[in-house]
Parts: sequence; C-alpha cells; structure tokens
Amino acid sequence: MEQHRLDAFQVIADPSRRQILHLLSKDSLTINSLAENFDMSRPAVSKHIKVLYNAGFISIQDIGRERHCILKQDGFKELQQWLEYFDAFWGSKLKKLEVLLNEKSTKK
Amino acid sequence: MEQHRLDAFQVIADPSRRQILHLLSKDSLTINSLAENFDMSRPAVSKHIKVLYNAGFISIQDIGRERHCILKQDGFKELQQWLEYFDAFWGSKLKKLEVLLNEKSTKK
DNA sequence: AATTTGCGTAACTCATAAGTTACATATATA
DNA sequence: TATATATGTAACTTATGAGTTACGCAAATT
Repeated sequence: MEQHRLDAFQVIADPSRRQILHLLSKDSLTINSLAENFDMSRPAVSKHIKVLYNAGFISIQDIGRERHCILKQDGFKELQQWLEYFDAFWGSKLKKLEVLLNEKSTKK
Repeated sequence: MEQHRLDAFQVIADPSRRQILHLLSKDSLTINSLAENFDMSRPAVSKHIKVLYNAGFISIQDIGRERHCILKQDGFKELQQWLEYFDAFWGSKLKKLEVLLNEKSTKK
C-alpha cells in the first residue's frame, strides 16, 4: 500500500492542491466535479484528495457513490502557527526599530 | 545555468529551508555557520540560500569573503495573504453558524 | 608570496512526487 | 438484470528537487 503522507507544507506546495482548496472554499464538491476544473485525469484528482484528506485539509462525506469534499481547518493550523512565529519576529523587529528611533530622538 | 526558482510555497516545503529560516530568526548567519547546524554539506546549504534569496525570504550582505544572511519579510507575504483568505473563510463560516443559531433561538 | 578560508558552481546520482492507463468495485438507473 | 456512473487502486513512466564530490576563485592570513 503506497503511503502518500505529506506534511502540511508539502501539501500546499502543489498548485493543483491549492486550486482544489480554493474551489472548495466556494462550494463543497465531489471528485468528478472537482476534476472538471482541471486538465489532469480523474485519478490524479483522486490522489490529491487523498493527500489533502490525510493531512486534515478536507473532510469527506460519502453520499451513495459520491464523495463530497468539504474544507476542514485542521490542516491549516500548523501553517498558521508557523507564520505566526515569524509574524511575531517582524513585530519584535519593528519594536526594536521603534526603540532605536526613540533613543535617537531623545538624544537630540 | 540551472534555474532554482521556486515559488514561496515550494520554498517552505523543504524542512531544511524552514530550519534555516528559524535559525536566521535567532541571529543573522553566514553560509558556513549555517551549515554547522546541518548534516548536509556546505554546497547544499549554499543552494538552499540561493533558493531562499530568489524567493525573497532573505537578504544577503557581503562582508569580505563572508555572506551574511538576514531574514526578509517579502517572501512571507504571499503565504500570509494565502492564509488570510482561508482565515476569512473560517471567519465567515463562523458567522453563518452564528446566524443559524440566532435564527433558531428567535424561532423558539 | 604562499596558504588558508569562505564561498559559488558544474556535473552527477538518487529518491520520489505527480502524472498516466488499465482495471476493479459499489451504487444508481433503465 | 443489464448498463451506466462515481470512485479507488495498482503498475508504470517521467520530471525534478535535493544531495553529493570536485573544482575554481577571491579575500584573508601567515
């Protein structure tokens, strides 16, 4: 059984998967209806869905033979936290700059 | 001339590059001092630096024969915007839920 | 002037992600 | 019941990213 377990960063590195996430932000869709938006084959989309599901970016609701894909927040959280760390970095860097500017102005 | 031009999402997909960014958030470092933190060779780190530089994640200050790498915000912005879009999605989804709950409570 | 240090790059190997086609299976429809 | 539909998966090919070693060059050191 081939494992397609990629981490959150690898998952969104693929443009097709980002496109899928974008489409799902407009509406929840089945595999086939998703595939209509791409040049690639339906099995290719199916694989991407598996990857997105395993990484917690989507949940799936089976209705008869159809698989409805719904956006899920879990997968995004690791990314958010990662960016928040650097946001804090820029924030603190800004603060240091402010301190520097204040020092300068008081010395005048 | 080989081109190593990856988009911001591909850039952060590599764990080594994320580690480099993390190290640079603590202190600006040269190629060699960065390489000391990794099992891989110095040329490998050099390549990653090139990728990070091309994508706007770092700036470089040459001092003599040393290259000092400094974190740069530009590369992060595309990622921030991408996540903000989905943050808005979760926000609006929450709003819809609130509306639903309100409707329910008023019907009581 | 000779040597060491810090780095870039070319050429190569290797792993693997991403696509394909072909087939199997379950559910809906006629 | 026969057929069409919606999907998963195995087997395969291919492109390419990530690592290596070997080399060259400029700046610092002796």
